Amino acid sequence: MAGAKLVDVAREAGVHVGTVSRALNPATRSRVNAETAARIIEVARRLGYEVNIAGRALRTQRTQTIGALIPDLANPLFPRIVRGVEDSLEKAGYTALITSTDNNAQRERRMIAALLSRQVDGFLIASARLEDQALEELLQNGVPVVVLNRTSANARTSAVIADDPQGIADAMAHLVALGHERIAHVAGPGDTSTGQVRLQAFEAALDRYGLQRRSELVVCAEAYTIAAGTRCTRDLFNRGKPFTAVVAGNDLLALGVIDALKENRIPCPERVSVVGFNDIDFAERMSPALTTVRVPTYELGARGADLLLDMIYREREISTVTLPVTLMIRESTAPPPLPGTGLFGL
Amino acid sequence: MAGAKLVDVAREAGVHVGTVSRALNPATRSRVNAETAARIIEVARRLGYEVNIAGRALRTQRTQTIGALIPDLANPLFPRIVRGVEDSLEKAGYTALITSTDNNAQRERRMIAALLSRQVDGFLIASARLEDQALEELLQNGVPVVVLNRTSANARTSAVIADDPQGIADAMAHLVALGHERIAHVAGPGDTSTGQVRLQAFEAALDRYGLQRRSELVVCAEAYTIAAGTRCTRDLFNRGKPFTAVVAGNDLLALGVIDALKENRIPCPERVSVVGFNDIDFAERMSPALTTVRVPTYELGARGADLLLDMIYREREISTVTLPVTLMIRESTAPPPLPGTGLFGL
DNA sequence: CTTGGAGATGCTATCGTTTGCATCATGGCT
DNA sequence: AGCCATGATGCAAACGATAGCATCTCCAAG
Repeated sequence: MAGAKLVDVAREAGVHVGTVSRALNPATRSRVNAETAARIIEVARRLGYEVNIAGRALRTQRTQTIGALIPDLANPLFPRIVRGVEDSLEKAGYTALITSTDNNAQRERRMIAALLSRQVDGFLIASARLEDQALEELLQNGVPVVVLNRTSANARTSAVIADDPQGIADAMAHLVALGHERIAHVAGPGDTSTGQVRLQAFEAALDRYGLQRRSELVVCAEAYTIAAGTRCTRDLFNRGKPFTAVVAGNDLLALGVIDALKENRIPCPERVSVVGFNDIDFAERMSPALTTVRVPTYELGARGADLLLDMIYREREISTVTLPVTLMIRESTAPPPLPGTGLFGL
Repeated sequence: MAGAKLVDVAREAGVHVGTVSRALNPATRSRVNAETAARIIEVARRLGYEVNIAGRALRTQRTQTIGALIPDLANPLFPRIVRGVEDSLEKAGYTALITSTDNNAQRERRMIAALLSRQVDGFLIASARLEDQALEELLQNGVPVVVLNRTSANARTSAVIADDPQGIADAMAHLVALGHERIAHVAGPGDTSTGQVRLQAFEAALDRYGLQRRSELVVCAEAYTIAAGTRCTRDLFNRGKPFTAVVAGNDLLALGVIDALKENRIPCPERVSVVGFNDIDFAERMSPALTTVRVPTYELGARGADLLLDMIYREREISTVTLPVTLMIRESTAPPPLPGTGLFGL
């Protein structure tokens, strides 16, 4: 297990090492006599031969390994994506080097350097920012890259994303149908595509339903975290403008919003409704169970990996795949309180 | 970025490639003239030289990469552990190849083969079973291995684990102090050390408090999942023996228990208390907030990685590190119902 | 009988890095 | 002045796999 090499197999099978290499590689197997190939394969199996990827990589410039940059593995959104990635890669004999970037640009650069050093064949980047210099450099150097979940301002990159505008539109339709008119938005970071796109979709929905855009009811989080959601909501309170619902940039922000409501003993959904985004694991078990937009995360990862493999092997042109979303209505949304009983005496 | 090699740096610095290699490696730097070294380093920086790990690996038999086998990334326990692993490894210039095994022995073998093929320097295994043939083979071949969170029946492996007996003891003390006497246990899979150890600790606690061991109140889950927890609890109901509290083998099982209670409109904690294990993220936000035993997951991963690096570099003898746990008392535990009002008219 | 083509396999350079050994210069010491 | 220890650097052989090219065998067609 720990070490038969091509030369060992060759000696044992009584053939030259080159023949063994050809016999063991399905793509070149046709070039060697069928019986010989069968014998070689049998010997290889018996000796427990496993190709040494380092040796192969040196010669072929392919490591059959890709690098995956994940902003935060503790966000349940990402393990699901990773799982999709793994499954797609495994079919092709690929493996992923997964690293957390913490949304830290410096750490991201270090990680990219470490991955390049390991000669990864391509990158899956779920941590892209709109203006992402590291991503820019990778593209400039012709490294295959697929961006997941988010996009970059740079149009030259392939991406797999969810239909964010549709998700926000569905959420807004739901809230409007319940009777909400004063809807706030705790937006994701402005340097991410998801933050911007969802904010735009939010404003578009306001227009569509003839609701007024109020800048006091929009606050932008500095990160996709629970703590940031809480801070933003406190900020919203301090502005003193009444609202009966909050559309959060993602589920963690939504949980933060709910924390802030609890702090102020404002019942959710009785006095304020909250909608999240992504439908992370456990969202339905929270208290209250979170109304949110489900994103097909596993598929997102799987499609992303497929796209990347395509780029590596077929130098395919860039493309963007958009996956459909579904609004999951649970307990965190309800009709607004009657006038006079609402927040700030609304 | 995508490609200066030693020979490029050598040419540019007007020196031999061997000298460059020595100058760039801190361990051999003393063997080259200080000024020359400084010049070489400067040239390397300017050209954006990054060592080609494949080339180095071929020569040194070290890939500076380790393999991490995780049973289920979607269990929030594991991303935390992984994060600790990453941080420890990064300090040493190492990277982890992370793979999910799904508790599937066949998949695990495939993954191990893929990782061995990539010449990983060692393994971190969080998915060990008590009788784990793949693990056995790795040890036999002298591959450095550290087992995380669980142990194996095989004593020859280093491990970092939580103080499971203490955790269960604390949980039992808490329940007994609340007045519970009929306590059930939904144990983890019998082929995992955590399943067995926690079960034993559960029974030891029964003895300690003079409570009767009742085999009808112990049921063993086939996996650490929510669904398994639910199935086990239904099973418990079918046996018809009354109980007022359940100690679950881990948090996912506990969530499954709570689901089964809800199914039967049995309020938790009013009529049945539930305790989990691990304190996964979001446990405190569940409904009800889960009383559970906190395991220092980040540290568990970090220590495990340190231990593994030690084994790789210093061939240290095997050792086991046990980390302390803390009982987190939340909303899923309460005094038992008064006699006559309890389950099955207890 | 010769020739040529096809199929099978051997030979060998190569990928980028490391490292034991050889070489060379310098300068101190006898 | 001659010698040697020392420090600095060059040289070249690996590590394991791949692939272009060469070689060889065999058989069919001319």
